[in-house]
Amino acid sequence: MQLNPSQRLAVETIEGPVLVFAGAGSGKTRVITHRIFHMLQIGIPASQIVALSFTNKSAGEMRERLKKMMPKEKLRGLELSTFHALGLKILRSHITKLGYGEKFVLLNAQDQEALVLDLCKIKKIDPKAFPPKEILRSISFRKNTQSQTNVTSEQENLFEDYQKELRQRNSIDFDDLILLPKRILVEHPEIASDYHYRHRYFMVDEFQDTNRLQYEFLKVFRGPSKNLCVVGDDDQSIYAFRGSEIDLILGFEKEFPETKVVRLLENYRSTSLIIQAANSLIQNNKTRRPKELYSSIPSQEKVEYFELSDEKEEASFAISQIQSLLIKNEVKGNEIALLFRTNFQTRPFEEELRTRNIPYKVVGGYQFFDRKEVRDCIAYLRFIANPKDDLALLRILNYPKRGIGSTSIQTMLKFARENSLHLYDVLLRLAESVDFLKEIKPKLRGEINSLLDFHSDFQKRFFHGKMTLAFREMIQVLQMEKAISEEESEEKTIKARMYNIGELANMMNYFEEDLEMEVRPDLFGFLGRLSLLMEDDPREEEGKEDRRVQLLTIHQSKGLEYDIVWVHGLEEGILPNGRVMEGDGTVDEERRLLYVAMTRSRRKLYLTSARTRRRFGVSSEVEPSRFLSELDRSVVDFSLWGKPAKEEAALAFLADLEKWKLCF
DNA sequence: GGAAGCGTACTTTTT
DNA sequence: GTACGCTTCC
Repeated sequence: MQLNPSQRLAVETIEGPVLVFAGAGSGKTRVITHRIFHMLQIGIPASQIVALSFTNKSAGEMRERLKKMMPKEKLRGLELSTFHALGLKILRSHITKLGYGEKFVLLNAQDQEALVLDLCKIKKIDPKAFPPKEILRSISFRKNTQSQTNVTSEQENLFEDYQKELRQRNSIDFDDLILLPKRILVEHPEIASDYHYRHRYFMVDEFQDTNRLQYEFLKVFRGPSKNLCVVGDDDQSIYAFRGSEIDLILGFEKEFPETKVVRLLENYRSTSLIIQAANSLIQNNKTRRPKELYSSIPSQEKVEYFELSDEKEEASFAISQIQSLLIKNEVKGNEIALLFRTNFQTRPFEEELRTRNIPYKVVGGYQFFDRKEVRDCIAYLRFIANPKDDLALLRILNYPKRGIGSTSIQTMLKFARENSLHLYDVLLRLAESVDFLKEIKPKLRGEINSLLDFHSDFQKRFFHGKMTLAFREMIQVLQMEKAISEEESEEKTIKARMYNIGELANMMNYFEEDLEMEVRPDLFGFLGRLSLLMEDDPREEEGKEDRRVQLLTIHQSKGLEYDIVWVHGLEEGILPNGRVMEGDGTVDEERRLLYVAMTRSRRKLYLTSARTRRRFGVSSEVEPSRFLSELDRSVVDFSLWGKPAKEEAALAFLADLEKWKLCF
């Protein structure tokens, strides 16, 4: 567990600005955790230290490692979290300073889309000509880059209306988690100086992925302290689409001329052959700091590339290889990763894994929180926490079915909009007076009354009793199971969907009973936590070993490592991605993506592509990726490249054979 | 006026 | 192939 001289330098240089260029697998996380450990050892109080990362996963991992190095109590007060979690914490204490109510709601992607769609209706913008997703992307890009250039007045208006609408609903979006805290700190120096007094030492992980907004937030949060250590690798910058600026890391020394620069170039993760292959690829990028990673881990195993006929073959070939490895018990499933450029590529692989009964996990993507039943339940929770949450109310107003159809809803919505009221206010008025909105039938009024009763009843139960108990009762009262069984015919899926609701209840219970929690363990706290955790899979059982084969996008794989890595879809249009090539034509970021993917592997790396691929259900021919020709042929085995179909028939036969083996 | 059934358009990457 | 929107049926 020793450190090499460069790592030691990075760990022990505590005062002043430090820039650590940490190549893939060069012990970056170890440097950060040891640095924190070192600071605590020399007597710096934990509460003075702030370490920020980009994902909950890596923040959690660092915390775990630190816990193994010292007693838990020593870590009390240490601010080790993500930018967004820190922002949420600041907003919880100070958001009223910006005129927002204390009980604000954090919108997820779906809510944002719904909001923009509403906006389009009001402003008579055709959502087909301007898809909400595009609009949101440009709003987000604008917030994150803090740029005002190239903005038409039309866009400017839309941007302002969007912010206004958020404000009116007392809601914020993900970018506001950084933007609003920054504003608070800028506009309220007294709050800023509280933080400056408290925190003195700062670290940022994955600095190459920092965008302008985060950088500026960091600046005001940090205050006059120059004890700032940033760790990153320009070759692993893969978030330009989110506004990350490679110049921030490349220009760090300009901002702080006294910066001490440390380079970590020895890779301790991968075999030398893998590193050689990765180096040969990344050298093709024009704008990078010239450097060469090296590894002294010996190996005879070359990188292997296979070209298969279509995406089904691609999946069955890889999975059959994996299956025989698993049968031989040479490697655990969770040490195998299948990496993809896009989420939709995973489907044939999932199918193949299912038919062979191999446990697998699709990391992130569309999972738990995107399931209808989970979203419905969360909408109910949001409605109970805040009845003026129009989006939540809209979702549950007629689910389970109450006979409130779209015409009635439109009538109510129209009234709400014309009088700038919340939908909930309209419901209240309907209950108060029979003369109000005559179009709404008496039968519906009855339903609305009982919904209002339901709301006040459960608001009491949630806030005055045990939350989880209230939730379970709520599911009963709503007859969710009945509603679900009307949608599904198979007993198995009904059970699975109810199980998901049960998981949500378990999460709530876990949250409620966690005594270490810094936030109040109430419904607001839970909902805030939920929206931050959206990307993690709550079904992971704590402490139990996860042996499932991992499927994930390259973006999600950053910072992780596996014994065996497969990178799939090495085709023009997929990697490099087709959309990227429409614009200015630079594929450097795509090349970095492949570089990141390749350097995840410790022992063995496989690359695959398909010759034809189905898109929207239609097959068409695709070209192999240009990146393949950039790889050093002496370390990559291309032997199965372009072999005709009979090879594939043999492979399919072998795959079937493996299937048989499993039966015995 | 509401629910079910059929036709159409779409997938880059994320906190 | 699927999610959503529009049309028809009850």
